[in-house]
Amino acid sequence: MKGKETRTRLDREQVLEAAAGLVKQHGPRALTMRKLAAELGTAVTSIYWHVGNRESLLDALVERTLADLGEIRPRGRTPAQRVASVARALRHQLRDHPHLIAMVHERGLTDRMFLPAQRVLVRELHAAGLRGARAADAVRAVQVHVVGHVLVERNRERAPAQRPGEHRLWDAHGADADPALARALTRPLDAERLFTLSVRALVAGLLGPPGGSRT
Amino acid sequence: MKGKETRTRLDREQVLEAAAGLVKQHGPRALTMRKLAAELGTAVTSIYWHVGNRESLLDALVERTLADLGEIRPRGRTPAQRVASVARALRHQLRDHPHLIAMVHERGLTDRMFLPAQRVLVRELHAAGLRGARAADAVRAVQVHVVGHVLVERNRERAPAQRPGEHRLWDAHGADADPALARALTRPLDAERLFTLSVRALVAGLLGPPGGSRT
DNA sequence: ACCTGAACACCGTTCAAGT
DNA sequence: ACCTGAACACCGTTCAAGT
Repeated sequence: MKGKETRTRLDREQVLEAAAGLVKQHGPRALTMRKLAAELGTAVTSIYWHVGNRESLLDALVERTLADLGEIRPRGRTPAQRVASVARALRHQLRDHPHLIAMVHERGLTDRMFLPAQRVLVRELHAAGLRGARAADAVRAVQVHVVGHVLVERNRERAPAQRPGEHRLWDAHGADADPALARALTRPLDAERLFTLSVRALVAGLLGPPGGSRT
Repeated sequence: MKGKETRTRLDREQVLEAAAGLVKQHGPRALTMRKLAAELGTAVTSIYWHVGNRESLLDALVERTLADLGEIRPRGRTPAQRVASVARALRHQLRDHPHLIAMVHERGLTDRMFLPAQRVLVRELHAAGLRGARAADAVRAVQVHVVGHVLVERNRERAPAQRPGEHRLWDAHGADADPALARALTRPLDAERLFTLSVRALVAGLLGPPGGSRT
């Protein structure tokens, strides 16, 4: 538990490494300067010399993870499929780093995070025939949807027992009107399936006729 | 700043009231037991007697706000319009209580929050011809989209200057390929417009042909 | 039943002092 | 240039003691 005994000289790199370890295990909230110092076997104040303060330490951590994310390649035959595949790939990247989204979110770095995917997305939207402001809207709609979805999803995992619970409503009410619906809402939510489904719907809507379904 | 001097007897109600005030002004993070005690003119420990601890105090606050939200009435002629209007109404409710979503989110209460809207939503989806599992999926897709969108949106307001900034990419790259797109991505994001647009697209997609755009 | 102060175990951060 | 301990200003929470 106490980290390396062979402490020669503290290093910004070692601080980041140890900090990353703590975050990976128990999330950013568990990263305290004092625990980190204990882990490294140094005085708390040494850390400040190397990384400034807790906030910029977390900044550096996020920056580093973002840089390591790896590029996204669209898959599928139709433009709609390829756009949706970019969204799914991004979601999987985020799920590989469970604490990343929350940290990115808190720091207002979602644009930064989305930047590589944006390039790819624009290419596919062009292929689908979207140009100019409409393409920009589509990019942003997909971006917000992905980030928002993963945010909600991740959170649902941490608080798995949704208090009251959806079923409560459907036990008493309207269950006879549509029993299949009632049953479906009782079943636990399959996040992956819901994501795929909603992205497909969103993309279909975005690529559809310009006015949407006005009438 | 120091609250009522006419302190006779502390009351759970007064504690909640004062706590709500602090949260409304500076967000839940600013609500500390000690500041709250100062505001109320009592010892910190008195608060514990009335509300248990900080966590259950915040629980009570959320519960109370949720109960006061008021019902949602769908507007519009077509089912698609009416479903979208429910989403927009929910968004506005959330925006009226700027700290609510984050708190609901942290507590795993999004289902609870969505419950009244769910009833309305199901009715409209039925009217649109969706039944059973497909209707359940649509409900959940809309729910996650709304919560996610507002979460992202709210956050963007707190950290307004998105570091690097989207435009960086489009200054150097591909700007000549689609200058209108580049310009659009440089403009600040209009959250209301994007929400309306993406909800319309999502709903259109959800109400569309069952298979989505497979081929 | 309600309120109190003292105390505990934590935080992040600063600063003067060491080598 | 790098590391240290002491100290400051905060936290949430518990507990024995008061009325």
